[in-house]
Amino acid sequence: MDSMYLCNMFKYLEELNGPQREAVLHTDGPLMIIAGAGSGKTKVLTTRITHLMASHKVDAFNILALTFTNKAAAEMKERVEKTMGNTEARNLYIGTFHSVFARILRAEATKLGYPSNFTIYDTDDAKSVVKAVINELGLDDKNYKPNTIYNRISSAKNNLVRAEEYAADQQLIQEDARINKPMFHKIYLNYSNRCFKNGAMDFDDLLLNMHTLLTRFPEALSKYQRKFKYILIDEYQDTNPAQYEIVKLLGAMHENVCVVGDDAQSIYSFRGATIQNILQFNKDYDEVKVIKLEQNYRSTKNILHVANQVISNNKGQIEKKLFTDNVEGDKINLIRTQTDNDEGRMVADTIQDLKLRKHFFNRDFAILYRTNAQSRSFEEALRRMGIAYKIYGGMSFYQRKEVKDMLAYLRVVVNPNDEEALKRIINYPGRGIGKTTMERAILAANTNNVSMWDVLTRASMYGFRASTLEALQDFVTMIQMFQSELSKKNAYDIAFMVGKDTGLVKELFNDKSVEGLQRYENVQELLNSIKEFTETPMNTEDGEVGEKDLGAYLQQIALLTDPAEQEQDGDVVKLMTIHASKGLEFPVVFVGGLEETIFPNAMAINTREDLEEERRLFYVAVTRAKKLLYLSFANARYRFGQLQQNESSRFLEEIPQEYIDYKLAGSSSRAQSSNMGSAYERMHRGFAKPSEPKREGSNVYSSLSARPKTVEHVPSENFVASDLKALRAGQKVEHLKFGFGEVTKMEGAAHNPIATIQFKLNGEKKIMLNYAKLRILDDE
DNA sequence: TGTCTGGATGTTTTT
DNA sequence: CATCCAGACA
Repeated sequence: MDSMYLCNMFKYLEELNGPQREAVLHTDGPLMIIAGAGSGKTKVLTTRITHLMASHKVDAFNILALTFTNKAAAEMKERVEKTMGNTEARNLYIGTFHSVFARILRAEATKLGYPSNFTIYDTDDAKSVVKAVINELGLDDKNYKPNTIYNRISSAKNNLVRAEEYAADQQLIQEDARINKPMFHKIYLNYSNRCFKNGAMDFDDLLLNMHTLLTRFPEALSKYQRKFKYILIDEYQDTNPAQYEIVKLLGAMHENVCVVGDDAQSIYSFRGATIQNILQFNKDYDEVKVIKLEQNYRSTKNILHVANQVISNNKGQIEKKLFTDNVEGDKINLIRTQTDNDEGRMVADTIQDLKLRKHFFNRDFAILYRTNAQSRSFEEALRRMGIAYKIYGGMSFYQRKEVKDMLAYLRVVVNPNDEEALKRIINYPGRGIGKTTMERAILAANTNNVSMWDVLTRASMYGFRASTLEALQDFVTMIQMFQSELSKKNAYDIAFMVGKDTGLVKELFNDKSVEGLQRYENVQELLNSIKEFTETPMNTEDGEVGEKDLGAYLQQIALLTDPAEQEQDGDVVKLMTIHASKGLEFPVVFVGGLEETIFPNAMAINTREDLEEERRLFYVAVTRAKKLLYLSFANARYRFGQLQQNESSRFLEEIPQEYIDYKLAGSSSRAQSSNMGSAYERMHRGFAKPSEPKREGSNVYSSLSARPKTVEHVPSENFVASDLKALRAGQKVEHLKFGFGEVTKMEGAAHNPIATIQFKLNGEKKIMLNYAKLRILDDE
């Protein structure tokens, strides 16, 4: 069949350009698609899936499509369903790596010694286990910071280095000894054992255990190799070595592996992703077809030029030239404000203005930022102006205390060995089982090498005093009663019963405060989502999925951040991190906080690799915009409760001036940064400009730990803020909060002067005179 | 055992 | 500025 004939036969092919169509029609054999931003890669993927089913009669059950985010998976599924026009698409294996593997592992867990109802630990649970292990080993958690340790464990797992292997590797042990963490391997081992004993897998285990399954059980390998005749992988540049190996194993039989990626959008190296995977793909299979999608259909010429220009500062990219036939469009707008609050207000004003003058709707706008914490000022401004918005990410629904509490009960019912969940609810609502009892139970569990639940069920053997024993037995009886209902009732009925019988719902109901009401509503919403789960039919195959029991529910939501986003979001402005925005597009995009230490982030400017990833992140942000792009930054913002000032982001300087409209920024916006030198030069100077005391001490932590305590000051009765225009070094002043001091230095631009003041009681502070209230003391 | 509180401590990004 | 936790007290 030649492509002309196919065109007539399959209408969907007509909508594709040359390379896109080629990618769809190359059905068999390894295929790598290098897809620039906005080049229609989702369209290619979904059309490819449709084509496989419609033209090649491939069964949906034999197609595996892996994505990185739930959002991307949902979108792909929806689009295939739409083009197919039937329900076949439901049988596709489309999902994130983690969710697809969780689904498979649920069917295969017993092979690996896990219960099929294994719990999935989120990052909080995992860190809590790490912490417990560190304490039990009697190690100092100042040196062994749970966060750092967890990250290192995670990174080991992402590189397929298992705990036993780690502990046996002398080089790694020596490396740890050098950085004064000689016991790391022991923590890793204990952590892994503890999770296993609890019948729990953390996020990384879902990959690691999938790999174990495929390598240790040949029949499992061959089963899934045969099953997945066609494999498609989105965002291939973001795969880590574990994912890479698994894909290689799964695809080895049919070699119908199609990967789509863009090295310029690789932004997940902190999660172990390595760009090597995309560069290596050619070598893994004999005849790899490589197709480049270089035409951008999303953005205006101006936006695309800016993106191309900035990303060209990165070294070592895959050669490609992204172009567009779209209109030239408006210039990029630069917004500059005094503070983060002003930034929020200015963005909200601009949105309002565009709605009125250019007839945009709320849903046309996205506000993107580097860190979740930045959402606050935008949120406040939008709320004040009565503009509907929705924040994606941040504190997720399932992370809220009341939701976690409720889920912890359900987790214990399904898997009583889940110690993290057990600890959470054993005394909530209060039933007289205190810290001491809990510690003793855990100790007993550890010394006897049984689970905490085992100890509780045989509490009388462990010498608790009578009243405690009674409380424990009541608790155990209650949980067992729930468990006995598992086989008789559906997930919702059990959840409802748990909420009622434990007194948890009642406790929340009785709290009439605003937050209490919200908490109550959240639990109700959780119950609703369980109800919806039980009532939605699901495809069944091999008895592998399709269960609607509580265990299935828990495993499914463990990988979700929000309950099913059914309402199609409505007409709202969307707020999210740049990471979360990947793969999405919006008519008007605002990117906030373009300041040094925020974007690029202070954590990511010490190596070229880190900085280049920040730049790719900026590239991702810019290329989300279709029509209008606004970049904003504030001279100062509140961080850790103090007003901190920042220079504008170096990325702004990498944009050619002719693409920028400065009318909202003021003409001086580049003046203060013009003497900074190029990014390249600054990189070779190590970024630390001697004239910038805020970067003293070379890292964030040293300046944090050096933060002085504020000694409260009671202002003088006659305190009147002076006019500070004439303030000069040497003068003595009184500050409302910091007390008396002497000005040692004046700096900053004329419209934004900054005084360094040595306070008698509070040490040296930098004070922005535009905001501070100071009384100049008369010369004595 | 439960509750209160002051002091320390922390902000990257996500499954 | 929030949140968390250890230690004080009821």
